[in-house]
Amino acid sequence: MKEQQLNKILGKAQDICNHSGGRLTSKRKGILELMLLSNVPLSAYEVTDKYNKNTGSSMAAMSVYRILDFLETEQLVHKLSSTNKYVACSHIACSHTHEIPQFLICGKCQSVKEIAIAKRIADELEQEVANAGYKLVNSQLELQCICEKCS
Amino acid sequence: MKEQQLNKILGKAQDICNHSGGRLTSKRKGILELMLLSNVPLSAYEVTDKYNKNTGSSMAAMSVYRILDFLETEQLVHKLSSTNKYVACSHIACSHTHEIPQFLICGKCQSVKEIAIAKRIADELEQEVANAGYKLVNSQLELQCICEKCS
DNA sequence: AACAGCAATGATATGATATATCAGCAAGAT
DNA sequence: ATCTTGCTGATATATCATATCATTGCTGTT
Repeated sequence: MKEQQLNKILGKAQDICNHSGGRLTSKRKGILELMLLSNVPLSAYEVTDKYNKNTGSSMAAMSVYRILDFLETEQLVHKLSSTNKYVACSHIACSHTHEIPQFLICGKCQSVKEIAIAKRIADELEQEVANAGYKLVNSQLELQCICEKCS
Repeated sequence: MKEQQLNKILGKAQDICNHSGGRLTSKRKGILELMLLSNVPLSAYEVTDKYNKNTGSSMAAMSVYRILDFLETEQLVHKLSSTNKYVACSHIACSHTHEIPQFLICGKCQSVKEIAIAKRIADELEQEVANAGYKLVNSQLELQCICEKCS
């Protein structure tokens, strides 16, 4: 990722936080930057190690969990519950309204692609759920796949 | 669940294991029975506690993990990766071919309903994934919902 | 029945993920 | 300036999962 692009995203993240009243502190920003630069999802402990190595500090995992929770609330990162890892949102700098995230997770190289599935499919899915008597709350999908490179 | 129905399911489970060459030992059968009787998904440690309490034994969690792995391989139980819990398959005694499982998880009472979504939706989803350059490996979906009773 | 081979389980240790709680500190509001 | 609120530090502990080696017990063969 080019530095210019990174700065644009971080600026947009700042705007999002300003708008919501959250504070994008230097630590939170550092964690977000680190996530944006990673090609694969990271566990909270991996984030901790990377952050400490990068910055020479010694933040505890507890703090990282809190920061990840914050970033998740601001929709700047997502948690993949199937792998217990975290990934930066791919659409921070996009202007279009935020879609419900859908993740394609490569079972070989662990890379993740965040896509937006057709609204029609999401609607149909919701209809099926309704037919079963349930109400869909969150349709984030995590799909186990093989990516182009690995197949 | 009525005892007759339970026995039917356990008999079918025995058939499945016979067919695959796996052994449905008394411990494995006991764990499966316990899962079938539970209204909510259970963690491996919850299964351990229940089993030990029910039977007065003291099986270690390690053994339960192995047994759950076995039952999962035989498709008699499923693991919900979003909650790290296990649930008995709802379709053990069904004669129709096994569909890819889709779970509706109630965020309030934790109950789970296992449904089969329309093949058309699954196909469309697979097509979307293919458009993104990925190949779908496993389309088990875990959807966060609110059930009829809780809504 | 005795044995060999293999699958299942026991036992113990350790690693990985996540939350609870209380104390100290820093930034913005009055 | 001090007050309030939110952020971070520090420590402890809970929860989820795997590694490894020893032991038991079933199964098929002789």
